[in-house]
Amino acid sequence: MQNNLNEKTTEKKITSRSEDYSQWYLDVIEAADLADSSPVRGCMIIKPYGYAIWEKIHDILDKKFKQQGVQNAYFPLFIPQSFLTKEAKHVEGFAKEVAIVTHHRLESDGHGGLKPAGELAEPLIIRPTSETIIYDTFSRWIHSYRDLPLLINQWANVVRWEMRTRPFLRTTEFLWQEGHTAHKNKEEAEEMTLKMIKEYQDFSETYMALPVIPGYKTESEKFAGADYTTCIEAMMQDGKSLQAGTSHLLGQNFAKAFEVSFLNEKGEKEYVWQTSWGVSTRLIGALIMAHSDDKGLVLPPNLAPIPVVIIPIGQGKPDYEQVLSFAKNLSVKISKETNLTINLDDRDLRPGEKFFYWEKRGVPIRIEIGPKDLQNNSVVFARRDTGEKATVLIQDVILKTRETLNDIQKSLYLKAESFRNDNTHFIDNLADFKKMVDGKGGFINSHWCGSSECEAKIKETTGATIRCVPFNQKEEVGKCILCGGKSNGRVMFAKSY
RNA sequence: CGGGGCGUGGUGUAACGGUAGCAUUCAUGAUUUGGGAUCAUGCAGUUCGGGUUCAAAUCCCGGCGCCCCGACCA
Repeated sequence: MQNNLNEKTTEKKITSRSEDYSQWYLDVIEAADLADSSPVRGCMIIKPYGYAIWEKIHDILDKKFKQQGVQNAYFPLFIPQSFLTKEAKHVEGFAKEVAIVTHHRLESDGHGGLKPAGELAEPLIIRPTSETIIYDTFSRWIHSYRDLPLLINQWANVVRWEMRTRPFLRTTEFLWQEGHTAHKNKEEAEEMTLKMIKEYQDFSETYMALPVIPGYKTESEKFAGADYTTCIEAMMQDGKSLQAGTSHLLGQNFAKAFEVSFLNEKGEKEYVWQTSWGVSTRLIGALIMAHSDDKGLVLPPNLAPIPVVIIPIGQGKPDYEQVLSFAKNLSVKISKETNLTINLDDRDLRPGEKFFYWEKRGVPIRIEIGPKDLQNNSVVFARRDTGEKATVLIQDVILKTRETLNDIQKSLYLKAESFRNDNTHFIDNLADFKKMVDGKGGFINSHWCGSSECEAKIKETTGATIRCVPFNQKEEVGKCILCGGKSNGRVMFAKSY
């Protein structure tokens, strides 16, 4: 077989989702200019456009937190190794994946290279999460019931030396937000835990256009050191589940380990009740996996750094000056009236090239303006999600912009929701269960007796894990899909990222 | 950490042990401009260290790096 040499292969194509889902994911990241690989294995360089999405996420969540009375602070990157050992379960959970600093300078090795010198008396670990250092601090900040509740959040980077990494979904270093709160009693701490997971759910559904299932993690999946963990789980286009956020009730475990105590109204010493909650740059991975298509990234308008791009057409033609000045005026007008970031792309490129450029980057609306439009007193709107083009009269542009953005936001959500519903199953025997996991995947609701042994065995034999015990689990008597033991409701199984 | 694969311009690829070539990106100029344009000119390469050989991108040994699959995980 000979290749057709005349075939134009000017631009690297995005692998289709059906052909190779993992490759498609990487191709989209590259095509949309979100990230670059790093010289260090498993780390990731977030490029300006990718970071702009993170800034959107940051700003929206930060506002939400502040509405809840949460204050931002910053704690050190380095944690004394001994801190990690104070909470037994916590050390067990993170010891396998921490980076450790043992030296504080370099000196010549005599062969033109360098070797570490100045060994530290106590090794420092690079935070994989900040519970230990924050609660050590809390023990000094909290003395009285009047100091409670203490609601702190930090935006930071953390390092977890994972074996296998994937851009955004799991990188050695990642950016996140971790909230840490201390309360006077269990009720208040529980309320906080649930409030934050609801905030995450709202963020995911309202801004990311991503429907999620909120629920509890099982004992074996919960955060190391927590009483219990709540999470939101989202379905990706390959039927796998992605944990998009977590909120933990830490109880008094860390309080006892770090002596975070206070005197109550009666003058008695009590340990605080704590919570922690976080989301990470992984959300960008979720965004890609949930909405994007074979042409590239698709962004929900509420999180698009550039919701609208205007492309003037006819460069080099006599009336281009007119087109351009018209486009400029329109761009200013839209951004003034809608408060949106509008990009006018007047680069010296052919229109087709610009169309593809912005399409790959997921910009929700493209407005084309050319000589024809000027004559007809109209512009052309092109939607990223459906690809539809529509002619819009100039006096309707503002209204149509708002409407279309709202519509895209809504329809992305509905599309993701109906995909999830279509791929949610209720299964009662192990053979069908296996078949589904190996085949189309998706969320599988099945009965489970509650034992960690069964959970582990199911994972081993099928590859699916319990993603969560949904909050809205219906009472329904059934038999464990593995051992046949008694169950009072279904839990959600899936393969996960 | 176990199993498999791969290292050639920035990227993607070719060369029996014998002149490192093609495409693309990028730069410059011209023509072009309602869906990835064309032509011309130019810049740029064998992962590293040993070995075999008259001769190594090619064969052998080792290092390093990357990718995929598993276990672990936001």
